[in-house]
Amino acid sequence: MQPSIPKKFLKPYNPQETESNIYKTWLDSGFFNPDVCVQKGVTRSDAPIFSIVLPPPNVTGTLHIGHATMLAIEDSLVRFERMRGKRTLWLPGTDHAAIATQSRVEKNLEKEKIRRHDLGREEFLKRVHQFAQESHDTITDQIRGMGASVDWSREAYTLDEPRSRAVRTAFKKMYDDGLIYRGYRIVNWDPKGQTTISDDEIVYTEASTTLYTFKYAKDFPIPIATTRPETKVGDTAVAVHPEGKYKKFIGTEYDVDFVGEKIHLKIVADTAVDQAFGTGAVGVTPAHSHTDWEIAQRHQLPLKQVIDEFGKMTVPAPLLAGKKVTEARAAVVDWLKQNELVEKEETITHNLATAERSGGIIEPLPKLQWFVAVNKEFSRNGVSTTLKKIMREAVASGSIKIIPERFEKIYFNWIENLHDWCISRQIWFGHRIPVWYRSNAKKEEIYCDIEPPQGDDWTQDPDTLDTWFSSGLWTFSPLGWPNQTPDFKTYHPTSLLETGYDILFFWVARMILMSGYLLDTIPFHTVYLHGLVRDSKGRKMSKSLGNIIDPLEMTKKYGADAVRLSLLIGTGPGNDSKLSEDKIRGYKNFANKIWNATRFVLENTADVSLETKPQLSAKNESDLQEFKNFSQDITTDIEHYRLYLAAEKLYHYFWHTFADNIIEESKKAIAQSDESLAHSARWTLAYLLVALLKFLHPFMPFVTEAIWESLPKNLKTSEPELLLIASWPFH
RNA sequence: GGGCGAUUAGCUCAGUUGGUAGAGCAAUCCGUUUACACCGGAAAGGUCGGGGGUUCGAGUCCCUCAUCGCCCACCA
Repeated sequence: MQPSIPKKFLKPYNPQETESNIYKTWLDSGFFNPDVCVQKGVTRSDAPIFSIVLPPPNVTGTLHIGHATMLAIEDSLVRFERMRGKRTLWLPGTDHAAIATQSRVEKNLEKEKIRRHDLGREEFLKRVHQFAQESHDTITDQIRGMGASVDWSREAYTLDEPRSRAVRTAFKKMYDDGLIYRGYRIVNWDPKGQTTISDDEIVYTEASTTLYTFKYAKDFPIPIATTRPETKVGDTAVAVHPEGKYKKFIGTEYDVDFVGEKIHLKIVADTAVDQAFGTGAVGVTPAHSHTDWEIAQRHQLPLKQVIDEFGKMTVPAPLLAGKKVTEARAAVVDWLKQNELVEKEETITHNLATAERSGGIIEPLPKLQWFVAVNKEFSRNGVSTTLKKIMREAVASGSIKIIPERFEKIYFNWIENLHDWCISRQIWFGHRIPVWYRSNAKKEEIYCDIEPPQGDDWTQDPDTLDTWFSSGLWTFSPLGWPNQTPDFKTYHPTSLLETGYDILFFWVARMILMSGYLLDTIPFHTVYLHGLVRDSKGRKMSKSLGNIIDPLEMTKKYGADAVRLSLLIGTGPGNDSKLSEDKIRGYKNFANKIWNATRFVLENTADVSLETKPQLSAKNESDLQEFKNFSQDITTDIEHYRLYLAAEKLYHYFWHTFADNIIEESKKAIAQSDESLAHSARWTLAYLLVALLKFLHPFMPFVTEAIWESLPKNLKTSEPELLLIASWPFH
């Protein structure tokens, strides 16, 4: 008897003609939305919650392979929890990514020889918003293409009105508590991007440079070493170690003429001076160095700014005035040589601070900016604490668990070194700082609130906020906060945050800060950090190397299931993984294997009913027992986030136990005359296939759902129409 | 300078509380038997980076060295 099976099984599995239809079926069902699952009786209303926010991709273009990894991991977990009966919310969204997006648009404009100031704030922002919208549309298409079962009805954007309101609310509360302040301090100025950036946005690159040892003047007693001679016109002191060889000069003061600039130097004692480096004395430039600024603070030294926002010298000395720092450096060195003041020149390698986004060389400058005070004491529930303490405690107490654990140490180390967070940016795209100024003859007024002040004589601060300020709110702003919405009450704190280890500080730490401070709670219980996807040789993927594996292209070629599996298997938490097209191809073959095994099972099980279990042969009983043990193993692995193990084990079981062994054995059983043995084999095949589809579904949702929709009635009498909401076996 | 990770078969990686070394891919040989050649079968391949220690027993724990990689700090 050759039963008629769906025609589609007569050809190899074709993901291209299957996937978009399947995704549409899921969307139409509404089951990505946990409310629908409850309404339709799929999920119990009192079921445990599993909630997770999608790390919002930047609207800077398209998704890369790292995003695909994130989607594969998160979707697998989300589908697993949904099938286990939890009330499961996966909340999607996108990030405006302030600097990143603005500089992308500026680069595009450069091609037309247009600068942002040519357009003006309003027109420029129009262009950025348009670009952001296009990126958004591409990105959400890609998210769908990966099969991500996110609840689109709750989609959010870090710059939409509800999220902007959340940002202003957070800002005001911190401002009122004195945790956000405006201060004149040394900041990291990016002359190329024309904005300040935070410490975390600095990328250090190794560069070789010349270290000059010189004296300010012939009669000056202490030689100084520097890599930046041009800044020395801004020196206001020389710091020496209190117990060092220049001890006897401490307290003396000198007036010198330096490259045509009069400078006044005081010799001060400071333990920050390393006697072993250079000459054992430091020329203190308070306006253009972080450490010198701190020395200056300790000794009440004056501040002298000699470089402006464009990286040009501001001193009147004719040799230097208006010159760029590099030109000024040459000019100073020439002058020093002419005056025989250079004692030594040596080539050293040092770390050059550059801006992450623009690549500009950071110029430390004193500026009036907005900061979050991380060390300031404030009272919380009658106890004095600081933002730093809140961040540390959340992890130290075990309330938040980071996987892999070693990143907890890295996190603590970062917190120890954390300085106040500069949050104001001189760019146009982003959340405008909710502060307004008004001044008249008598006084200057400052106003901070969620809504603008009344009256038209107020001017809003032109700056925008660091993009991470708004993403710090991401676990709760999309749930409706500051309103106490049902979503907020139900789904916060979230269960899990899954993201790349490269944004542990940028993002994870800031979320812990914001949630801890604003809500007095943790933002998530577990942090799972995935690694970087590298090419088959272990190199970072980059445009210049031409080794980028585009997830979209791979999905088209091999199907989303194959791409997902190749990104999951061999990818432990926190470890970088290597990806090659070969690997993806291998998992495409697996999808086809499942497809064909299904065909065989369907051809042999037309008369099987799974409603009642028949008397099974001893072999089949042991097959089932083995399978049950195996499946509990899988469940445990997923519960412990060992997706790489679970997926690999399933692959192996399906191929080498189910297909190579059980199916092959069943052929003999079916062929012989004892009808009860044959039926036992048929029933076992059907039973295992149905269960395996469920286990495989979180990892390979498309092919399993495509099979599920074509399963004949007798194999799914008590099962739902969609595998998406089938229940996880044995739990 | 401080910290972390990796080092297991040609390649990519597992090896969860210490108990006889595993998988996938590639390569070799055989095979087109009606689920699948996007396949099946067979065989091959490793002194688990080096050295030392703890233990009845170490890929696994401890020490040490080496190579590669990453993160943080930063020196003027």
